[in-house]
Amino acid sequence: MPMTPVHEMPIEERLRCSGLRPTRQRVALADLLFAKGDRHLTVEELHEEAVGAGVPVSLATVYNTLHQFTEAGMIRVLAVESSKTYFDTNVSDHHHFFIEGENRVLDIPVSNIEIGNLPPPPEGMEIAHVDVIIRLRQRKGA
Amino acid sequence: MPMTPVHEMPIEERLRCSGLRPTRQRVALADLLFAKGDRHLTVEELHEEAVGAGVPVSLATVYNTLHQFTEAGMIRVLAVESSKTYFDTNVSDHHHFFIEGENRVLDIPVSNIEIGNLPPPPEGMEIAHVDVIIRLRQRKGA
DNA sequence: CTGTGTGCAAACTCTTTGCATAAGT
DNA sequence: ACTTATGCAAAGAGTTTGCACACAG
Repeated sequence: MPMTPVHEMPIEERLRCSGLRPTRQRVALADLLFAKGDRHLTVEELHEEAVGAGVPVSLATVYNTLHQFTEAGMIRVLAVESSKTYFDTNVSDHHHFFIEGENRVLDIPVSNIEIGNLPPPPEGMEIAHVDVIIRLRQRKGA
Repeated sequence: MPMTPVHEMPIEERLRCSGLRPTRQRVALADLLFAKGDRHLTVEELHEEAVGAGVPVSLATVYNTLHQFTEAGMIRVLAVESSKTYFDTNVSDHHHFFIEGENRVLDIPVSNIEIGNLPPPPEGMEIAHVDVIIRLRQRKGA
């Protein structure tokens, strides 16, 4: 008997499974995050989207909620540039294009990149995650 | 007749070549940065080091100076985590270990990693840089 | 009802800026 | 001398926190 994939569970249930009560705000934010496929958002962007969608959530709550979602493994943090925090709704193994100037992030399926010859981590350490970020710029000669 | 490699030029000359006047502070900061081989520092760390070394430079000047050095291509910015900015004195092509919790950065020579099958960048874009960050954590089972 | 979540505003950290003073050429 | 850099303090962004009120179970 096949289990229901996480992505097909109703949002409320996904939240409950993570020990988070499905409040109005959390459900609304999760809906915005997961409805449109994989996304890369800042707190600010999600907040504006929520307010625009008639969900009057506060900035602080968006911060808190995204951190809770991150701890629950529903989303993850991207370190692409040091000023703002980006959250990625795709928690599977994959990499990123980052468009400089535009500050946009695009997914690269992990199958598209081969990484070989990884050096062994220092004694007592293990690899938590490998991030590959390909920084893009507008082509000059054109 | 071989040119003098940049790394063997006196600091003052390197600064002048970049259009930066070799002031006390800039020379002192560059000395600290480049004397001990490749380093990964935050502004705060370099500031403390400078003050500790008897160079009473202000935090604001360290910020300004590191940005000037970055524009001059002498150092580069590392995006490893979103709170603080790390500067890397090694501007050649290489990658990084990042030790979570400890917030330490280690170099990985580029020859140690093979990246294959890079997807083509979107139309009109070119690759500015490829960053590989291998995030490490303390091994659990031990 | 009871406990958890939310909103607001204030605090906090990191970073940048403006302007008078100091240093470099 | 003339120009550019520095220091300080204040402003600015992004983020976190504390506490009273509101909502979910």
